[in-house]
Amino acid sequence: MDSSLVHSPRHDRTTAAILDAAAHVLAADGAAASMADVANAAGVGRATLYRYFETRESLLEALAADAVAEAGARLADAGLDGVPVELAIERIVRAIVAVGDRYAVILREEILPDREEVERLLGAPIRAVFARGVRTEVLRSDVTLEILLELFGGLLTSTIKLVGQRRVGLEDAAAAVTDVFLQGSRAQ
Amino acid sequence: MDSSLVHSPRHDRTTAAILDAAAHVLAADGAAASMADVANAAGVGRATLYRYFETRESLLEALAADAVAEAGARLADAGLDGVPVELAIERIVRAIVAVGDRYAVILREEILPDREEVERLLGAPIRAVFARGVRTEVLRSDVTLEILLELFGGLLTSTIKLVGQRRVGLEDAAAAVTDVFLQGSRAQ
DNA sequence: CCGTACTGAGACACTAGTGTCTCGGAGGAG
DNA sequence: CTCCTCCGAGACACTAGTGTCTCAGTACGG
Repeated sequence: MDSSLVHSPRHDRTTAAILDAAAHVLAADGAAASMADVANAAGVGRATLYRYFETRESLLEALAADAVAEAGARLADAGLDGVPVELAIERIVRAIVAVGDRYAVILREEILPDREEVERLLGAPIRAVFARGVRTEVLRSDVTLEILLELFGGLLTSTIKLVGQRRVGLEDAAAAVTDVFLQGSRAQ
Repeated sequence: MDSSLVHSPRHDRTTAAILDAAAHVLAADGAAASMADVANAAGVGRATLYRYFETRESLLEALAADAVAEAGARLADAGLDGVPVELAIERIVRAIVAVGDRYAVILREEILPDREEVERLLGAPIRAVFARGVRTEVLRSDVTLEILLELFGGLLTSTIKLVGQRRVGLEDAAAAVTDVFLQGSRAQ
């Protein structure tokens, strides 16, 4: 291990506080939020913010990487392969929505982090579930898998927005979006 | 009529060209696009752009109002009240997605134009169809109407993105999203 | 053919944000 | 207690965008 990678506990705490504040501020104000806003929200000086993240871009990258890593970890812990596709989809919804406004930053703006990382940690496992769904004839095959994934993403985005606005709880939202995605909005 | 509201044909054409270019540029580059970018894309000088729209904000407002008006006109022409809810929803999808990247500007950024205008021209007719769907038991009632509308909006957003990227045609997209929204993604 | 009105180009002032640097102070480790 | 490190505050240069203005050229109608 390189000793330069080891940080003091306070350093780690400050980093976390900055990323946390950045997630909230950016989710609220979008790309309009400035570094000063982030520093303010994090309760640190602007100079300190720049000591932790050299540029605005690197802050965004770190934030995105953080969100992807956390969402990926939740997906990895969800045991998607061992359960029926319907349940797996519900767990995916829960995992993504739980990461919430951190993920919203990535979706809203174009702060795409490492494409490979996104594909490896999020794309692949989700795609696997959908592919299994189509293969086992649980999911419809008359719509492209890619389109199905894109529509699923759209539903997730609006759900994150709903949860972020506290208009609906995480559990209700996850259940509703899973149900609507699988069954549709038609009655019965 | 106030004669100050009458414009020469060329003036109207230039206005349209600017709005058109602005819609494309903003759909592509998002809020990052500058007035210089818009002027460039419209093939006019920056000074001329400012002669037509006093500020960046007024340009965005005009663009949003334009998009809302066009989408509203399509909805009004769609005869939503006279057809079954399923067909009405398909027509809504087609109307909104057809306006395409003009509408994307509104959805992506927070350039909300006149809230009242949006509600009157878009919200009300769409809400009416959904309310009728719930009342006639075509649409499920175990999910709030508001949530259903929000999820519908999420599907529309991702569909606009798909169509904008030419990954799927307008007709296919409208059919797919209507079908998925009503029937869900489950096979059969 | 002429003049009027519009246009593009560019200079300009102004604002806001970014990233750098310095300095005095505070707080924790020894 | 003392030293050492980190922090906040603020000054600073720089960049990019906005909005204003002027001026020479041009298209178009009369």
